[in-house]
Amino acid sequence: MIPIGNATDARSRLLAAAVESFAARGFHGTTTRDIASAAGMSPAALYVHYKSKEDLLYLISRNGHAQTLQLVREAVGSSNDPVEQLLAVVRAFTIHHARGHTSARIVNYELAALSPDHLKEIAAIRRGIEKEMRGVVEAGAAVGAFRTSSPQMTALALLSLGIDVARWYRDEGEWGPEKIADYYCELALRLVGAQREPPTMETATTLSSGTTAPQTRAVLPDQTRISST
Amino acid sequence: MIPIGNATDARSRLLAAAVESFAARGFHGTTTRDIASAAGMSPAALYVHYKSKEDLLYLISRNGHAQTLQLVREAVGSSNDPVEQLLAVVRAFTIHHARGHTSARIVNYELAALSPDHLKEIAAIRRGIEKEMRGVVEAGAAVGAFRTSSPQMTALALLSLGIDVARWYRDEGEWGPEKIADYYCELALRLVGAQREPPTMETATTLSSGTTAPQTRAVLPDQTRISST
DNA sequence: CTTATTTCTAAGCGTTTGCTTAGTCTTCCC
DNA sequence: GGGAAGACTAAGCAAACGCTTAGAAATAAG
Repeated sequence: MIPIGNATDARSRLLAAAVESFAARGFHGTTTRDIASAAGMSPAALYVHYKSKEDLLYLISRNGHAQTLQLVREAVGSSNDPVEQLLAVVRAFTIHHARGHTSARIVNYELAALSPDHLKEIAAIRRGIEKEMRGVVEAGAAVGAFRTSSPQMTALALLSLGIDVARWYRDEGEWGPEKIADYYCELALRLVGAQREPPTMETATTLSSGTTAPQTRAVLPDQTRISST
Repeated sequence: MIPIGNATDARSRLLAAAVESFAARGFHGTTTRDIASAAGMSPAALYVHYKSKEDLLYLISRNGHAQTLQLVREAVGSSNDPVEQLLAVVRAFTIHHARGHTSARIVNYELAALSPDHLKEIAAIRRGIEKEMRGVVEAGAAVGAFRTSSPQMTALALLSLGIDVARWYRDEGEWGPEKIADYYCELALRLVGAQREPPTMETATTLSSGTTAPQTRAVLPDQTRISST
């Protein structure tokens, strides 16, 4: 079989091969021989670098979850305005699940194959991610920027939309990760019931000092802003 | 192992056992011995009633997809008003994926385990489901009841939300299928940019008689309509 | 050079896999 | 009763499974 990825060290090649295989056929549908041969090695080579097949899954899952949590935290930390936070989180989360759909599929759909101990550890990271999203929606609701009767369920729906991108996204599709993310940002504003003006505290002066380019701030115009490019 | 389900005929017990097993551990994570013993039978009994393990998956998947398509079509057929159609579809779809999360997990996450021929057949049903949802959003957009720049992507997001319920739903959770469906109906109205009032009987005829009737109304109600029960 | 260490393979161990075979038991029709 | 048909099991087969062993090859240090 053709070795996967550009020739780096064997350890990385095995990991990349495992990601591809687990994503394509699932953990239980993948054999250690699949992984080894996709990395251009003999079956035994896997055990020089990794303890077991489950260990590979654990490392992939932990790394993927940690990445996601970090990306969400950075997005939330990028602003004090809930609207900006929401947009940053949804954009980053969506792009991550589209561009990284291969590993995201393992992260989100192979949890049951983890050992009980490993699952417990991963579940804690997932709760961290959910907590961040809930925090953004609650903050927006608290300052009147969002109108939602259940921030908890709305946050769940927002995560749900992003996660499911990993399921349906195809590289051959017409919509690329950025375009999907743009659209999902608009959908997110609708979901949380974003109000026209960010109502509180400082106005545009402090807000425009953010890292990202200050977009026009009419949150929900009569004509939808959703890009059609 | 304890036999699954109330003692009906062996064939049904095997099918129910397969649904439980596939949903819990995935197709490849389930052995034919798991299924047989969960149905309280010997491993060979499975082959009296089914051709193969994959045949069981196929039957479960086909039945589940057919059910979903039917439910979506009935919902769309229940009204001529796109708003009502949307609410009916989202409600039925959401409840289906919550209450039937076990089989819905197989339907949505075990497609890769189907044989190529079976997958082709199932994919056709899935396209039918997508077509129905897209039709509703497009119809709503056409009569000015919805505001969305991409009915296609909005329809995808609506399906996405519903499908992902099967992933996160837990029977022990606080929110039951109906309550989630109520909430998701409100979210759906926001997603499609539903205009303020679903047309009443009188206005409906008036509005639908005109070709466009571009209602310049507020995109979202100032007070959220999401029920807080 | 020798020696130690690391990376990898060929071979294969013991178990589990999907599925088959051969035969038993029950049911139903005559 | 006899006999056919269907439902089921005990036993097991060939292949595939996760993983180990023994040793070769390569590298580096003294």
